[in-house]
Amino acid sequence: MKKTEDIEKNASTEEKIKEAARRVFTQKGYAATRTRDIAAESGYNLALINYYFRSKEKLFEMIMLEHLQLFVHSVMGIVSDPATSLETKIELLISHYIDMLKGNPDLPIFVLSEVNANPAKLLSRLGFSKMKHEKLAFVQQWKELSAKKKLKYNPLHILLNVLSMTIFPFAASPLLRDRTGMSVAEFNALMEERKKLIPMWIHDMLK
Amino acid sequence: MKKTEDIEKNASTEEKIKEAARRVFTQKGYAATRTRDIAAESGYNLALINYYFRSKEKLFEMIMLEHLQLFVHSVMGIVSDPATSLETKIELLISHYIDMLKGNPDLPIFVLSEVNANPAKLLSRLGFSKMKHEKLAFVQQWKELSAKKKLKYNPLHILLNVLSMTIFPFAASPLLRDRTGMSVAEFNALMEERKKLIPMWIHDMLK
DNA sequence: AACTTATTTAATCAAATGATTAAAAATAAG
DNA sequence: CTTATTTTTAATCATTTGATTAAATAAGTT
Repeated sequence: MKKTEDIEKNASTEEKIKEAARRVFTQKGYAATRTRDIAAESGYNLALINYYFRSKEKLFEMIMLEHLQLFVHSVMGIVSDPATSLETKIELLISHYIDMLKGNPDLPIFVLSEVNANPAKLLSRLGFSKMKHEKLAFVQQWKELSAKKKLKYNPLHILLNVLSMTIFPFAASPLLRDRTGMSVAEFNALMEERKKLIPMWIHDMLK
Repeated sequence: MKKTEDIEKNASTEEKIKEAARRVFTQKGYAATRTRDIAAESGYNLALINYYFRSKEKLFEMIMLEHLQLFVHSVMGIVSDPATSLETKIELLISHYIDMLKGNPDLPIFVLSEVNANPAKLLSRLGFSKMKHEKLAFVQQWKELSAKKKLKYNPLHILLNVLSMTIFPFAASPLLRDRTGMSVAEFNALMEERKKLIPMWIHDMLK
């Protein structure tokens, strides 16, 4: 039994195992990951993953939750700021995602395929209540825009386009790089260009 | 031993098992698929999957190859036709993919994540030699266009945009439908709209 | 130091899983 | 009908895999 009542953080090893697990899970996915892989990657004994986290699944859920939050909550600051225009928000959002994905290129495939494998379980945890939804500056500005410009189509298309053009290239990057012979650095440079280009294209769609 | 020299097709069961495998593999991915799942889905005994196909891996590779060809070869007819304009090709390509993905919504995540898990192995099989590449009407028209319009950016961005806006929504569909409360039918209707919209947006990008 | 608690390891377990085998059932051939 | 061949099944094997246990080591307290 632990000595202190409050949970003591052996930050060192516990965190190292979690980081190892993050790397392995994110690269191989839940089903293909062996607890032994995580142990090896962390440099610690197999039993420690059950000592610190109760099971493979618990450890996975912990990491998955953090990833989903990385995706969703990190942009809350951007989309809820009433001081910036809609177009500025979109630009910041794209820039933010591209920077984040350059450091975590496996994230899109990982998140999409795990959510696909278990939508109910994972998405319930996201919370992100739909009431608050209405209060976001982003949503308000969005509505004003659709009213004013009277777009001939569902404005959801535009949001889809922003996310598609920003995220998909990372998911397709192994295929793309194979076909074009591009290096990772060249790919990243291409994505860097898109920080300016995507907002421009989206701007034209809103014309 | 088989009676006839040439491989006899017991089309019925062999094909049924392959179809079952296709469903299970595509929905759950290689690592999460159990041979018993395939047996159950097919309605046949577990041993038959090793009787007809030599192993889980062999069966998977067979199916994966078909999927990759579905993605790549099926559009060859479109992109190699010298009689159609570049914009027409793009329109046909988008329409083709949307139709195909409406019937196989799990395909994008499946292909992307399996390619990600094993790029070398899967992409080598694709062939799709790079010499032939140069001979495609699509590529030629593409070059003419980049020369004429002198785009301020790598034209690869446009191809990326076409594929992103067309394919990504299917990959994100579980998440999207959860967040918006959309039904599958509503989602499909949205994608149907995109058959017209994406070519329009791409057209504007080429302006 | 003596004692308690926390961390780490090696060994092992039980269930899951891909594969094989031997026999039964179905089908075809003579 | 009898025999041979192909298809299908139930039972079983060997390995992998997530998890546990008991013991060893390290760290902290008094």
